[in-house]
Amino acid sequence: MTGQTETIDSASKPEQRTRQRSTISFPYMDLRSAVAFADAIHAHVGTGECDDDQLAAWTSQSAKSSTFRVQVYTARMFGVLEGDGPRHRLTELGRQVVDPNQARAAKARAFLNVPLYRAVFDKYKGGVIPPAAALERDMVQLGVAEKQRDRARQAFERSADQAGFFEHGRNRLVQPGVIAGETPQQQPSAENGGNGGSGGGSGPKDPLIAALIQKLPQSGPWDAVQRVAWLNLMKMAFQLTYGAADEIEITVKPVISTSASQQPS
DNA sequence: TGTCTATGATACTACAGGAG
DNA sequence: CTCCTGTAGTATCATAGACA
Repeated sequence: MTGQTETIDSASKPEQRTRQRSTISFPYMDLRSAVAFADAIHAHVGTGECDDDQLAAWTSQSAKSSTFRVQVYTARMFGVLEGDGPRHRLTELGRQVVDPNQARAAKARAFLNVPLYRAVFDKYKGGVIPPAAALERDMVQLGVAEKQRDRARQAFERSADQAGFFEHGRNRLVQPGVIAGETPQQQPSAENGGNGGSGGGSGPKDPLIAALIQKLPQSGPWDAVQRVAWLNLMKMAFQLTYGAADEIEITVKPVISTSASQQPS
C-alpha cells in the first residue's frame, strides 16, 4: 500500500500528479441510474430490503463491479436508497420516485438532495446558467476536484434535465412547479407508506420531514453534535418544502453552570 | 471527433481486535 | 489504557470502448 504513491510520483512530473479529492459531494452517475435502482427494488421487494447480489442481478450487473458500487453511491446520494452495508431499501423519497403520480416532485427533491446540485441551484436559481466552462469553474470553486469538473458538470446537466429543471430551457435552472404544493396535501387517509412508523400520525407531513422525524432516537442520550446535524437537515427540508426563508442559524452553546444553586448536597 | 458509459484500480476512512 | 495492525467499506481517479 505504501509504495503506490511513489509509483505515481515517479511516472513523470510529480507536480499535480497527486489525487485531489472533492470537498463537496456529488454523484458520478445521473438521476436516471438512481431511479433505475429504485424501480428494481420496488418491482421485486416493494418496500422491503434486498442485498447487493439481488440488486445487481435485477439490474444485470455484477455486485463486484465498480459501476454497481458507484450506482449505489449515486442512488444513496440522491436519497432514493438507504441501508447499511450490502443491504438496500427504498427511502420514502424512493417510493415516491417510483410512483407515477409523485415522481415529478420526488425527482426534483432528489436532485436537490445532492449538495453540489443544491449549491449550484441556490447560486443560479432565477438566473441564467453560464456556459459549460464557466459552470465547471464554479463547480471547482464549490469544491469539485479539478479533474472531475467535466464529469460533475455532465452528471449535473443530465440529472437536472431528468428532474425537470430544464423545462424552461437548458440555460435556466427552474425548480419544477409541483414541488411546493402537490405532494404534501394529498394523502388524506391511510396508505401512507405502510411501514413508515409515523404513519399513524395525523398532520400532513412532507415525506422528507417525516423521514427525518423517523430518525429521532426513541430515548437515551443524544449528543449536541448529532442534534445540530439533525436540526440542520430539518432546516434544509423546510427550505425545500416551504421555500427559502430568512436565514436560520443553529448553534451549540455550552451550558453555563448555574446548577450550583440546584445541587442539594 | 467528441461525448458518454462502464469498468478496474487506488486512496482514504472507520472500526475491531490484539499486543505491550 | 493506548497504540498498532488488519480488514472492510466508501470515495475518487483513470481509461478503454461504444456511440452519435
